Amino acid sequence: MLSLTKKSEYALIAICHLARVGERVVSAREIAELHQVPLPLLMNILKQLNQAGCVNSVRGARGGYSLAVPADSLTLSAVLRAVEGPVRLVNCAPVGTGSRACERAGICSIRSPIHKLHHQFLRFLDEVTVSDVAFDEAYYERPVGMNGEAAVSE
Amino acid sequence: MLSLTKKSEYALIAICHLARVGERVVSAREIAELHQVPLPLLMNILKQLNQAGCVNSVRGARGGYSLAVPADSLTLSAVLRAVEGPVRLVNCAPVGTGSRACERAGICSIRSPIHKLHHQFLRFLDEVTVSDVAFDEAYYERPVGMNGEAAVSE
DNA sequence: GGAATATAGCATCTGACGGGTACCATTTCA
DNA sequence: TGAAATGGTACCCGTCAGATGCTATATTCC
Repeated sequence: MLSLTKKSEYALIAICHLARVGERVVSAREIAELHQVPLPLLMNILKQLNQAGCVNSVRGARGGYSLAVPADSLTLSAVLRAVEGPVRLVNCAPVGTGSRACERAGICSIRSPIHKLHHQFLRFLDEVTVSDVAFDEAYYERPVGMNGEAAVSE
Repeated sequence: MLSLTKKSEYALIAICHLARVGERVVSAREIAELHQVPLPLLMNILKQLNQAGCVNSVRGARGGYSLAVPADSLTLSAVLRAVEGPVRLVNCAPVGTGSRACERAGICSIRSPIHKLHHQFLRFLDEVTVSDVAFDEAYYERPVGMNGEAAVSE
């Protein structure tokens, strides 16, 4: 429960890869092979990230994707929202579009405190950037190259 | 996504109700009627909360449930864990029993930073008590974030 | 003692959705 | 012109959240 889905996981892997390679355009195939992610699924995810404005796409042969926003400006929150829809700790949370009134809104005894929690949680996600995840010190301590080929044993 | 389930929602409502009435033993029926929660489902949830040691149960006529722990000692984390199992932001998170090695552990490029996030998230849940939720005024906001915080070992 | 009330512990059902696949159109490069 | 890549859409399938039902057991009240 309260867990990230595979989609989020793959999205983060792809986004972090793009962040690490910098400006270069990378194809879905390349990312899928390097990180052993199912290619068709990754393609769907990258499409979503593109629609959400997280990545730019280049069509045609030699096409691919690149970050649309600097890694330190792209929040975890934005990436997750792109592939999962709005993050809602509780269904009755007011998330703008798509939020429908909770059927228990009138009598709900935990509505107010849960909404506060919800907003704290959103802030939590908003304060983490792709840069934080992609350029984690622990990652660089490993024998992994920027181009990704790596076999790290634990 | 990343949302609490109905089970968690009902569990929190029940727990908060128990917290508010103090020592008194309250039946599942009473809580269900007051808060318009499906009774059979609530009964299941209260059973789980009992097994997890969050609430005490009294069997027989005039029986019911009461908090097993002071409201300000019972964490949100404990309640959620009772009804949902271990909170795991990612499936590969080390949660003691039940954790199985991630099949991509060796090559996963986001493992370390995500694990840090996971632990911060757990701390986030650990710092909120039932008292905070049940007695809203007592609730206060804390800054959360990834940067500038003490590193959490895995 | 017996009926009523309430929890304990199962076992089961069903719809929704996460995870994954397939197909075709479109664009670009060689 | 064909290969390589994205764009868009529709679909399948297994799992699980959400909910229900039944029986056993414990306690209270008459």
